[in-house]
Amino acid sequence: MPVTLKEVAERAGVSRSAVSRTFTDGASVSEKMRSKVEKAARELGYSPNALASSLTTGRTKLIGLVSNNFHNPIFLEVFDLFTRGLQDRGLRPLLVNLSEERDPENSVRMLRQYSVDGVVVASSTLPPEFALAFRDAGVPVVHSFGRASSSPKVHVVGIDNVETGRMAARELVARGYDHVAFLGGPADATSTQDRHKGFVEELANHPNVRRSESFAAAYSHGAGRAEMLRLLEDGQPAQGYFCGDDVLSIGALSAIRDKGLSCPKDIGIIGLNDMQMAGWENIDLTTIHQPIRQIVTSSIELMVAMLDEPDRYPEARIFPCSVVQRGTLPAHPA
Amino acid sequence: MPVTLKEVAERAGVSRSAVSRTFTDGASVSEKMRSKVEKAARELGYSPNALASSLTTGRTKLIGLVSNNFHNPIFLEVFDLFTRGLQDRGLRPLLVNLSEERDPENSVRMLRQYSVDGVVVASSTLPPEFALAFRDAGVPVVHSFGRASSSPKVHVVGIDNVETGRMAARELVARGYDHVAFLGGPADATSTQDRHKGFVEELANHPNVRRSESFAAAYSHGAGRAEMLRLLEDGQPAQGYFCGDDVLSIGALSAIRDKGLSCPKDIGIIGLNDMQMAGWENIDLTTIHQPIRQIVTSSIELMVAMLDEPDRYPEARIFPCSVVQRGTLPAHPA
DNA sequence: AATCATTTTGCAACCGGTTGCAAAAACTCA
DNA sequence: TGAGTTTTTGCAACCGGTTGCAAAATGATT
Repeated sequence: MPVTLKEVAERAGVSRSAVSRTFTDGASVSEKMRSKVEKAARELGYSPNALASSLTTGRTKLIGLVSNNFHNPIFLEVFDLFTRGLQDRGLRPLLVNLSEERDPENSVRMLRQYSVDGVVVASSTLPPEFALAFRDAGVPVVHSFGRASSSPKVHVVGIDNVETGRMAARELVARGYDHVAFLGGPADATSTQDRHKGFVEELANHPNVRRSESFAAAYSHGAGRAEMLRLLEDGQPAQGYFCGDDVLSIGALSAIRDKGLSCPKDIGIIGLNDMQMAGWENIDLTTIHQPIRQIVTSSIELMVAMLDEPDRYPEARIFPCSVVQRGTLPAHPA
Repeated sequence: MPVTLKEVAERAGVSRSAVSRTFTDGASVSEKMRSKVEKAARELGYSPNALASSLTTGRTKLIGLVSNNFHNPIFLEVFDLFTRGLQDRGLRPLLVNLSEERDPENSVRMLRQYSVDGVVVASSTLPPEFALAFRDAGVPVVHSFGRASSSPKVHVVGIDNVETGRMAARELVARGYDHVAFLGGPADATSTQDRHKGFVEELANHPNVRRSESFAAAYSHGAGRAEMLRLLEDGQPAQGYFCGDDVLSIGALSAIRDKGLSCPKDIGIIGLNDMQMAGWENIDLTTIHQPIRQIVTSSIELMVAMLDEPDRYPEARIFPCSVVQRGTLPAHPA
């Protein structure tokens, strides 16, 4: 049904190549020819078929956007930034939801069938094998929010999760607590493991501070609440908690208040992400800010660069985080 | 770089058609042939190029997923459901972010360039022109969360927003309030207009109940909070508010509490959507449940049906809503 | 074993574009 | 004006598949 190049050529009385050239920039067409073709195209309502041209050019301008975080509000912001950023560069995000997928094979096959020019894996919980599988399939890949590494196997853009663990620990210790805890996300996510590692490392400098840890089933409100309830009912809760992320923190907060305790008076909490909601006045969560916008922008830039230079040497781009002081930890002692 | 059909054909010592047929179901291939081809394909790691075949078949299995709601957490759930549902049917969502787009033309052109088989417009705030523009371009379209109508011009799946306005009004009146208000979303969104209309209609049955209304700049926490603050500072707030949606409600709630007032004691609130967060214990919002899951499922079914029957007569699928009693309105008087 | 019906296979054209190459057209400059 | 250079144009092959059609192979029937 849609108008084809051939019809435009006939109408304009020129060759098909001429039409093709007017629509590919950088091609040599005279002004006369161009206006003749454009006129015919306009009259017919022609627009070139991107998929057909991809056959010969080898470029689809499709980018696979792969994630499994469809329950954490922060990812809505991530999707917003990615889709806008990609669109602005003439790229089209093909969204892949890996929520309950354990095996990269299917998604790799599917994205290859659609000849995507590249893949962005946007997740802090997908195992690194996914990004690797794309790389091995010869598809340029960037792992956003992936694990920081000093010898990355694929391009990674994100934060140093170990460092955030240390930061959180320092922040809690500075409050004078003598029992602090890590309430992590899923234990098998690299982000959880790294944050925990940093937390433990930093506390090694404070042998007189007691430490405990536990892990929620998911980065979700329900999981955070459930885990905190369990901790409170078991008795002996810590004085300050570093929660896996903000959603988890908010769940934990709700558990604390439900048990008649006060935050930060009885128990202090520090989260991670600094999602919009953390700043809402009725939540007011002290948290570690993760520079989402910068991470996404940088990921896109990296992806664009890779399109021209597929064998680019892998790099890790790590962005600093910072503590945002709000109401769920006592005032910082100057 | 990827393996092509031709290479498989050569390796298997058969014609290209034979290979093509083994990978298109419904085609006639002998068992012997099939296994020979499959063996060669496996050895070479071949998988067919979906885009190339789309050229002749006229089907890409790409579905444009168009939205402008990238700030309302409920849409994360919507995206989750859509992507999973489409994937399960072998369709691929091409995401389009229309956040600050006023003109359908660009997106129509872009999606036609990619020969999408259909378009789902998922938004309650995009003007109907967008869906119409796709229809006029000859692309099957479903408008999810669009305006209910008794004579729909395109397929619409959603709720009857006028009815939700009535429901909310009834709910407030039942609390015995003698001054109730509508705190809507953006005044130019059809959803806002319809909810307002129903609200007014229902109150016409209660001439002794005073009514007022105002509109927030967006369906967002900040806008809801700002508008409620303004109302409180102007004095003369109503006793019960129907807020445009849950995020707006939560913003309003935070304003109320900041001003030292109590909800529901001083002011009652009813929202709309029943997003996950509304049920969080520290929010506990009384709201009208919108059956998101059913709407998305039905939208996908409709889209799939349209792929086989593009000229299907347009229909409106309307799902009922129901009030979820929680803590931001006084107990319902039986 | 010969005839006919049915299934399987390959040929070649096509889907909607792009592009290397050589011919044609348009400039330069003497 | 004509030779030489540069730009513009069209031809035809190709990208990776699909498909109508007829020939080849297989199977059924007598």
